[in-house]
Amino acid sequence: MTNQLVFSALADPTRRNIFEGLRSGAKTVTELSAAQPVSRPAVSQHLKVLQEAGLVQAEPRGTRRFYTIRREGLAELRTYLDSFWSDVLSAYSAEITRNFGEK
Amino acid sequence: MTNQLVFSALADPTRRNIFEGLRSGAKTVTELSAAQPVSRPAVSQHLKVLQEAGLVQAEPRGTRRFYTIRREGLAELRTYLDSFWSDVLSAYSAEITRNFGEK
DNA sequence: GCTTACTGTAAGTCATCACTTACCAATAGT
DNA sequence: ACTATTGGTAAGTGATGACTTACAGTAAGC
Repeated sequence: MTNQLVFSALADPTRRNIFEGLRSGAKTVTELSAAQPVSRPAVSQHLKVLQEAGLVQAEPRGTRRFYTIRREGLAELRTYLDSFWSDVLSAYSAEITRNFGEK
Repeated sequence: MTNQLVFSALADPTRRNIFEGLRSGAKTVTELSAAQPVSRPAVSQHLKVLQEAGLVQAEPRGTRRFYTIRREGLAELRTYLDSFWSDVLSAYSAEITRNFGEK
């Protein structure tokens, strides 16, 4: 399951901060690492993980690489959560009616 | 941020499997651990992490404890993702119009 | 009361992983 | 061509965390 990669990618605080840094749009590695308390290579490694999880994508422009959030990755996660949500809801209402019958 | 706990809780494969085991409704620790390749204490520890993340809750009944998914925890996560999603979308459309203007 | 079933906690071990420094590759500007 | 900027990769290290076995506690059934 590719969801595994997504969750473990977002588990690390630094990596999640980097990811959040892309909320507002495309940024380069140096821009992103300037906002983080770790070294630039560390940020590079984090971006690699995020990319492998399908959460970000890179677009090289000159010597710089602009990273952006990959919307399909986010959509996948939302879909997963939604299916989960409906399952939980129906299990819950089933439980309710079952308890009602027992009363 | 409590989201941190949620993401790191769902990052571990075994823990996510346990969590998924609760999709269909309440289960005891022994029931859950029967479906997992790890020992029962390991499952107990995972459940503790899930509970601290606000993702599950326990209801003691006799010597058994029935674990269920805490719907508020899921809702929180969905809300977070939704805010993220709208940010990303608006950043994307802003990028589009900007590129359009430059052409 | 005593045993049995169910669960959480303690202590210790091993692997994973986030981070650093050092290095290399490629494009841009002068 | 040469230098500077940008960024990915390699190797090594330390800490975190997932797991095991052993133990302790509590409710239920006989």
